[in-house]
Amino acid sequence: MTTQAVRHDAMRARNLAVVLGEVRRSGPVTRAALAEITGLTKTTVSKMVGDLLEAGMVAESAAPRDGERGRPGTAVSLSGDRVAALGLEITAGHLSACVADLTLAVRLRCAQAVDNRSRPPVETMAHLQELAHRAVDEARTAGLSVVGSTLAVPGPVDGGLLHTAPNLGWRGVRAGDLLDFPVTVENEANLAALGELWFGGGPDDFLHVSGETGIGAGLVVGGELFRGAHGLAGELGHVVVFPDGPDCRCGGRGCLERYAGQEALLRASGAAGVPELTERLRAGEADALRACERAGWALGVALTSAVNLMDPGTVVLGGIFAPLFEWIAGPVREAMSTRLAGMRRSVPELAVSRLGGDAATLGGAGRVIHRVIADPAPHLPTARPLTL
Amino acid sequence: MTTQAVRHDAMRARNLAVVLGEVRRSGPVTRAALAEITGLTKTTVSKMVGDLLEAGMVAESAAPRDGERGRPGTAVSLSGDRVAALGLEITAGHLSACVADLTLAVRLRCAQAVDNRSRPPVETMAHLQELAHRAVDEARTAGLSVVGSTLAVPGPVDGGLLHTAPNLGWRGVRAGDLLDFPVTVENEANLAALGELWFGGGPDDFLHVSGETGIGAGLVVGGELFRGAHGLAGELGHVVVFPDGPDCRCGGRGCLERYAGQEALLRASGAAGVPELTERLRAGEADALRACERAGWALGVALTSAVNLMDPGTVVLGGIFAPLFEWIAGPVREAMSTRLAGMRRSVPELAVSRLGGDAATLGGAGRVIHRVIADPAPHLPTARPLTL
DNA sequence: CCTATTTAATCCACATTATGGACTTAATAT
DNA sequence: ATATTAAGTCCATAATGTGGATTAAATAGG
Repeated sequence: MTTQAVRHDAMRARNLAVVLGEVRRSGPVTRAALAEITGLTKTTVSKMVGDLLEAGMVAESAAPRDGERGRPGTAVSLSGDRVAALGLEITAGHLSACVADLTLAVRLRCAQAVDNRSRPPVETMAHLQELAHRAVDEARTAGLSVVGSTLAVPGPVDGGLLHTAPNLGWRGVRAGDLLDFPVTVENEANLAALGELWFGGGPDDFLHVSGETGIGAGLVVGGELFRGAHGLAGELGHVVVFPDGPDCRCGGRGCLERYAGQEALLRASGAAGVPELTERLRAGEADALRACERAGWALGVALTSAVNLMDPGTVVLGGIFAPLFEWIAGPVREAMSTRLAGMRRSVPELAVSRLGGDAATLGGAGRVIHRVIADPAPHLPTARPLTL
Repeated sequence: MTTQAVRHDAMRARNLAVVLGEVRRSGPVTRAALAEITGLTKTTVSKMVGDLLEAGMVAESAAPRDGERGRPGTAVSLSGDRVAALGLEITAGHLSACVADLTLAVRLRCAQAVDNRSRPPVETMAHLQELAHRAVDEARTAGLSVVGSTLAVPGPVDGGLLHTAPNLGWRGVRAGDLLDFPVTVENEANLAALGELWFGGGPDDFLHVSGETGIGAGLVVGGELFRGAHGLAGELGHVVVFPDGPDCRCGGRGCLERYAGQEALLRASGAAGVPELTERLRAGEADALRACERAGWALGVALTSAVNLMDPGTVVLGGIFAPLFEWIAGPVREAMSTRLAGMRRSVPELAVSRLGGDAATLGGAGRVIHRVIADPAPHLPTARPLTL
């Protein structure tokens, strides 16, 4: 599609977004400062701020003043009192939901342990819907208006269709259609990357590795998620490490998942779960250390290919690799730096995710908030809540 | 940077771009049809078209008419008579230049065989500058006004700095600063991908593999080049095929380049050059066929990783792989499909580049033209030529 | 051959939005 | 108490697009 024509209303919508975006970036700012920064006139900024105040997206506060002359300005900053978004997630063992407000403060969080592998999609979705309704209701009693939602699922999504989710045993499910409110369905790894971006204080360019059972990755470039042609980008788990290696469930051989996936890691170390593994690592058990070293090396090899192809600024390890970071980072870094140092000025930094397991849920809510800030105009007159 | 505020002039500039873009897309169109398509009023479209006519970017032509009633419209279409762009390229053995007009017709093409390996950058650039001046002069005598230029170089470029070009023996050269006219410097593989997009009639989403001495790749998603965080994306040649394989000049081991690079391919086949290799392949020589099969398999393995990570819609083989396509495509396709079929609905199609060796030069000129069409406003009053 | 119909393109009064300078307001400095 | 300074608002103006009326140029039909 060609870019759209711009009429007066679009011009206004755009400038509204510019002002709101600047309010977010620059914390509490006076109207005068906003005019200065955006290049719009004070008149225009004032009108915009007025509308945003009315919509409850910004709030006035005392100006941060330190003995300057002249009339003191009244500062405006983002208000978390009205607009909110819902983030949802389905994993093999959990259903979870969170509500974040416009300031990206997490206002509500709930998770339920359920075995979704043993249930058909309809059942799981009905359960999720109930959870979502409860969250929206609770948000409403706090005066919040939930304006959108995102659902994170463990598998590749293209145009709302969850192609396959091995961990759930789902295939070709239009998960969004099974809910009675509008929702955007997106891959868990992609949303986790966005969660890291908005809630973890990540940089503007990074590759976020989110290993659970499989190994996924989400690439953020210039603050934007890279999705590829069909939204299937970031399948780090099936990058080839050894072309003649062991068979993988994907049909290929020697995929990263066979070396650094949760299953491989636990089998090699003899631990029953990641918590047990970290315990053993802390105790210095040789098996565990060796398993981590080998997995880290394989991850480093796969990341070498990823860096050569996608050129991320930083690599952030999340998912099961976050708790293992202390032990796995060394081997990863070594494998990468010996292979990458020659070609580029600098090898991407390796960082640990600051977010826990709900990075994707948060990213989902953040995605909605981000869109509202990028185009607040539709939410101006009355931000209508999700049709329950 | 936040998105910029929009004033009336920006609104106008944007709509001008919408109209011009639609003229390009829809071939000869009447003003009325443009109004219909863009959603702007006939009044507005007429004013825009008037300005574009004056700027020489579009031209009127007889309306394509087949016995309809009503006043016939006068159709407008892109005009190649005024605005043009210069594409330049440096390779180890050549300097080349081309001039394309607004319709992307190639108006001029010249190439000189020179051994740039034996010359310092200043000397090569002086030579290139001479070539460029001659091309611009010649274009001017044809009534064309060259409004910008792009230089393709065989190495990663970040912010105008050519980090390293092994084939030229250059390191850290600001090539653009050595010319006396404004130029954008960009990686050869990236520009070749854009050349394929604009001149080869490529689809909107593809990964273009352009092997010469090294192996580079350029990813186009939604008609846009993906550059990564520092513009270093697409280093397919150093994707890991065998982590324990032979040492590579990049410092790593088992990189694709060691299996499918020109050097490896020729050594394995015993041919002196690609033309000889194709001859031998055509003759059915076993060594040559085996070499191609092995290279194709390695390329397929590397592309498997690339597809998993970047999700391109199609894979286009260019550079030395274009003439070898007939023999190499099979092994590539097989390696990819066995590894990818399980995870995705469809394995990316494998296509051959329709462009020859000057894909990058063309892409460079195309890039400038593309920008003019995306924002024609600055070129409205008088399209000033490059300061000689 | 003349008139009605139809579509293209232009013209003009009007709506929307941003601008820029004048004005008002509320502080600090003297 | 008065001058100065900066914030925020007001108002006349400029830029741009809209929508309907008008003019232009073709085909269809009597």
